[in-house]
Amino acid sequence: MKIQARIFKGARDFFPEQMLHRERILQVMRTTFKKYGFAPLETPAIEYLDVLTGKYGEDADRLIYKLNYKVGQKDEAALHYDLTVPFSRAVAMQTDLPLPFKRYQMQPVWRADRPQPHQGRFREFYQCDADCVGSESMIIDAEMIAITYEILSQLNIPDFVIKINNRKILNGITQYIGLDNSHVSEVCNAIDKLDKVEWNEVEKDLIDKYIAATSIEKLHQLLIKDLSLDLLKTELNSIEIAQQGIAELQELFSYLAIFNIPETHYKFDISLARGLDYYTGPIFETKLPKHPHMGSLNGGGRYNGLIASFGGKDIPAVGTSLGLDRIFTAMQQLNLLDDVKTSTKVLVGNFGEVTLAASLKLVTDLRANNINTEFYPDADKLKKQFGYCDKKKIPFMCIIGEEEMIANVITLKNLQNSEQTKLSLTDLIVRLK
RNA sequence: GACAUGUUAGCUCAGUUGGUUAGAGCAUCGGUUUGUGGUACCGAGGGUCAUGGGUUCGAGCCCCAUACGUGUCCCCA
Repeated sequence: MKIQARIFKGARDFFPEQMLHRERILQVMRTTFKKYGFAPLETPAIEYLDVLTGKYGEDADRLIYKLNYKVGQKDEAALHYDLTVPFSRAVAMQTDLPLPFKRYQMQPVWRADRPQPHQGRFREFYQCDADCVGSESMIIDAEMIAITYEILSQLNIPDFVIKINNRKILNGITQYIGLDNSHVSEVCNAIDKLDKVEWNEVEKDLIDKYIAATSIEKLHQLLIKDLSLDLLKTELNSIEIAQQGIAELQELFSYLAIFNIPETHYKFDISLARGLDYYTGPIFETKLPKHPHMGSLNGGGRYNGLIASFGGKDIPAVGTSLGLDRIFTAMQQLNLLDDVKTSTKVLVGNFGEVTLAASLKLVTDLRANNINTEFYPDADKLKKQFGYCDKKKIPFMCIIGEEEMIANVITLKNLQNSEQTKLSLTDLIVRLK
């Protein structure tokens, strides 16, 4: 009985033409993370379920992939939903870690979401995180934004904007409109939505959530003013928590200026809320304003209480997370990826038994010189061997037929310009290096 | 979860008010050319029209059900 070949919804296979690009993107990230002093770290794909739940918020908790193993028992397992929570769990377990500690981590994560590939949304995807634990300094928050900016710039992503806000400001606004902290998420949600829909829609939502009319009106009056950070500071002068949040962002922005991050690529955005519960301070998210359908390329922020929630020391933390799959999808849609199918530089043709040993010796010599070399395994017609070379966009082909073997030379053909020459092995190696 | 929409060859799709034997492009393989690709020409293979039922003299097309997919919203990387 044959089983239909099919792939899990929201998961993907990556063939070389995609993987070569994905590896390059990861390499840019890795290099940049190291440049800023982050060291590599990995945690398991699998965690105990109770380590993950209650950190992200109700909606997100439902999207955690639970593993069907000892359901309901204390050691019920799940696939990790992000890298921040497992990292925090690991830090909480490592009592003698010298602080501040900076790590980067690039691994797949899983979410039981409805996939929307066009928007770069999948069930299995790579997160590439840099986090620092053990410092409250806004310098670190600024570094997170700087590193995000540097990576996206190096990948030549045009016109991205890092939106920045502060949870303390959102808490302050909630107080300002006369609600207690239990309503922060409703308020955030409403503000966040305002990006996409009209006020009356947002108002309707808030009414549905039993928010008092006076609070809704006060929120409307505040948002309609579209205040700059400075003016917001005056408006919210009686709210202590908001004052703190604004001061933090002003400090953060002063560091971004010193780090030479162009102002075109970041901005204060009061409508940025972020859904995950664990954020406590500055938050940020990267969007492509010219491609609003595409989900955010990056998200991050400060999460000072998370590590303490695992017991033990209360260690402050901040991090940035770049979405490999979002970035890759955006680059595909923006036509930023060349048509690469292989990393092979030269194909050595196969002329059959008489010349086989000479051809294989050539293959060995080329590889010994670090030239990426592929040997065509069957003595097919040359037409077919050239066709293979062409289809895989291998730039060069070498031939040792009987003529070449007698003359002790190698024919080298450049597939791009069709030039063909006979060379000695030494000259060939020089040419291909 | 809500709404919309789709399923015909390996892939992308066409298929008229229901009417003979199911169409194209690309891809694959072969030939023109047994030591030369990307161009050209010739030829070949490849389809229980998602599944099950119904209407009809007759269904890829109409009706019902099921499965699966896709898009948007919500939320996110």
